[in-house]
Amino acid sequence: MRTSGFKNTLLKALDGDTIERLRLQPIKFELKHEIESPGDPINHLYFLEEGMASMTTTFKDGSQVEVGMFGYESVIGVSALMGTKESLNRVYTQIAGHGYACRVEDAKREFRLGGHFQFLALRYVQAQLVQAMQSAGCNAKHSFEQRLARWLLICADRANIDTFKISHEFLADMLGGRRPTISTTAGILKRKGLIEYTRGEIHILDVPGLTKISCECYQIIKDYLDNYTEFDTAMTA
Amino acid sequence: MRTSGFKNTLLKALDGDTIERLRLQPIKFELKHEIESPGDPINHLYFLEEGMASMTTTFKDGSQVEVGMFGYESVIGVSALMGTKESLNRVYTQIAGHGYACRVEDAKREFRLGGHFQFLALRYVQAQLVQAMQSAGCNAKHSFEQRLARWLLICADRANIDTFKISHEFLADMLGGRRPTISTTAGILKRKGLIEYTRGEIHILDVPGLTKISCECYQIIKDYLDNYTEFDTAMTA
DNA sequence: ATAACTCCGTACGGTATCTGACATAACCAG
DNA sequence: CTGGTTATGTCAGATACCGTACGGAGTTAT
Repeated sequence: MRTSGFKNTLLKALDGDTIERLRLQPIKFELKHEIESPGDPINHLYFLEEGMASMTTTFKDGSQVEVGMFGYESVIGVSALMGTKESLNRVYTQIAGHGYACRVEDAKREFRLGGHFQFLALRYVQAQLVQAMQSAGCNAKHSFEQRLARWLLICADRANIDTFKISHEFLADMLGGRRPTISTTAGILKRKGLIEYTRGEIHILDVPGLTKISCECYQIIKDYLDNYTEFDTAMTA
Repeated sequence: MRTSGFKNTLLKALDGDTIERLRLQPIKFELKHEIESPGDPINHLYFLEEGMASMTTTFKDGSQVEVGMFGYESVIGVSALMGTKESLNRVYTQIAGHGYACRVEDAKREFRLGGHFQFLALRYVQAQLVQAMQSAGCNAKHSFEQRLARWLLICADRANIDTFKISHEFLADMLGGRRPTISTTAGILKRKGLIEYTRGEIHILDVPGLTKISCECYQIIKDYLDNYTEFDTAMTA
């Protein structure tokens, strides 16, 4: 068994033959690059190796809210394997990085073989569903402070870093709030010694502390995204 | 081509041979019956023909929020086909009805054939994902009045009725709010002539009016749930 | 008929978040 | 170094919803 050099969770779990059939192309993701736009045909799947991307839903009034985050565990565009032809939501890079692109036809062909790739892709769709459902509940019930802590933690996990460039303005959009609210809330976290930040750069200081003030939603989402390639008997322990 | 007598969207789209292989068992759903409980193994898939069920996520403090609704278009337990062994969320009947049960092994066997059943099941998972993502955004941005209107409309659509027994208490749980807030908000809708209600029974009077005050989320979710069996080129028109 | 229970109306102080505005500070281009 | 731009701090009034409480009205049990 050859060891693959992949960092992407799904690619790492595939054997060499499958990898070859997927005909992956290395690709860079610049900051704020729009990977998917609503209504556009989905031509490629993207496997992130480094960096982080957000999926948002945009409302008629122009505001948007994040509904999913993508990191080294992700397959962007996996909906295409579920028969979706056109992208439903905006997906764009929040933290620059790189990964691999795979043509939809190649991915579909491999998917139809019904092997391990199909299993993993379906597991990842399920992980996305868990993330979306938990977010739905979280957005309805939990405070801004909890949700900001959750966002920071998931971002750090997905991108596997503890410092990232992001403005309060963007955070407000992600959480569906206003910029001054973020400034106030982030200030509280700063005073508590959990994070520090300057103009557009946030540094996470205390992961356990953040976990403590964040809601349970963080752990649920994290566990699923960390472990989706395995059967889920242990997940509901 | 024989015409099937099914009301369920997915069953209706299947041919007779597939239906036979699924070995469906008719089943009744009593009010408040718990179809799935978190942590329990998923042994059956359920295809609703009449009635409505809700999927909720339950938080540590005991509160819950709805993350999905199931009606005549639904397949409850479809996560089992995505490799999930144990139920993640509570699913229970909100409006009594009936449908069909299918053993997971039978469904999995049919799914692995890669035919039309697989296609439809995947399309339905995608529909659930759309519903969850839109709810996540909606819960973050839209007012109680909008979300209550959305809930009533989707409920009426899924169960295909305009009068149903449901208390303010339950509505509050579904939307992640408090009972008095529902009472106040429902009172506003009543005064506007959009609905009327008495002790635990709600009657929808004016669908266009409700649609008007509800958010765009209603139409997006409705369109997807109504049309998921088809390819989605028309959906993003 | 009466009691017990469930559901709904309402009120009121408290809090979180909004809305909009303004001020300040860091960075960038020239 | 300077002016323009972007990011953050802050504040004050408005609003939505919470949390809690209580009363009343319909429904079921005894």
